[in-house]
Amino acid sequence: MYPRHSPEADSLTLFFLESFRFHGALMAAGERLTVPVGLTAARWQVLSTIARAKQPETVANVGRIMGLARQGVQRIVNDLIAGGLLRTTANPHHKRALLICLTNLGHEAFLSATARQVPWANTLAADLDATKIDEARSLIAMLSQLLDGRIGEH
Amino acid sequence: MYPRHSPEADSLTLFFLESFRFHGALMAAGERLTVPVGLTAARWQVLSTIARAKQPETVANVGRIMGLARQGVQRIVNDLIAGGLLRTTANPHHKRALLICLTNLGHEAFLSATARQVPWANTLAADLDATKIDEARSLIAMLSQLLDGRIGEH
DNA sequence: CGCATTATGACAACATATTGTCAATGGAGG
DNA sequence: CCTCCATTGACAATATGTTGTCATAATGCG
Repeated sequence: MYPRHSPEADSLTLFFLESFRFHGALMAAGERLTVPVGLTAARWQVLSTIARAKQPETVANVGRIMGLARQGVQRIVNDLIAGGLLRTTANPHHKRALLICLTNLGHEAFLSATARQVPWANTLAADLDATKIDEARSLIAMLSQLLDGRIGEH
Repeated sequence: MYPRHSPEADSLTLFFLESFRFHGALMAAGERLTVPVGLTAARWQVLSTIARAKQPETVANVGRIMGLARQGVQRIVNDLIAGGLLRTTANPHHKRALLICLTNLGHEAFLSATARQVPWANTLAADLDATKIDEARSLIAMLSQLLDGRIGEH
């Protein structure tokens, strides 16, 4: 009578439900990891994205890298600038779209967070198989692409 | 000099970064799927959790099932009650902790959302391998447990 | 060059979810 | 019984992220 889930779609739906719980747990862990260093999970992610970039990026570009709306990234960046962790530099290619880079304080905060994240990740990964992790990453990367491709849009 | 990521921890960190993008894409897809039915992704999830439960649950219990704080679920439930999709029933075991169940309208909304979600999931899963999806689900379920700190404490 | 389109930052409104706090409820032991 | 503690719903404050809108800056096309 009604359309039914294929077996793959059934697995996928269960995977999605588990994904929400996982995301919540991951964010909570990110908070525990970064709050002692004076950051939050979201600020740490923005800071890390900028720190890992090869060259200073615009706010809109950081948003694209992270898969977030530029407005949300802008608010976090403004907070980090207010906190002295980030600063703007002139963009030779665009008068309004300033480039964002780390201050010395921001670099120190990034290193402090990294110093905590590395042993945390090592402990967490101790009993896991890198191959399975990479396969899972491939899967969600493919799913992200499919979902961004507007599957199911009307 | 500084502690370094093990190969597994390196994979795990990349997996986490991809997870954030995936979660964003999944939420956006959930919105596209449910807004035409008069829901939102979050309300749909709460509604579905209650609809799938074997018996009426309390708000706090729905929060536990979903891995969310009960306060957030409470706000969504209040919105759904205001919209006529949910209603409360007396709890014989607790005078304050009312049980939540669907109204006829709520049941219709759940069926409408399901009617849209099923072909969407089938299309999305068409080229995927159920085994790999299940392995990925096992992985993130294990990670959620580790992150919640119930396992992993030696 | 001139004009339409796109990209960007700023601002506002809103949705979602968290933590903290409080009072009421229920249960477990003395 | 009565006290202590965990649970629950309510409320507030806050963090995060979205969409919408606007003005400005850059780009592409005739």
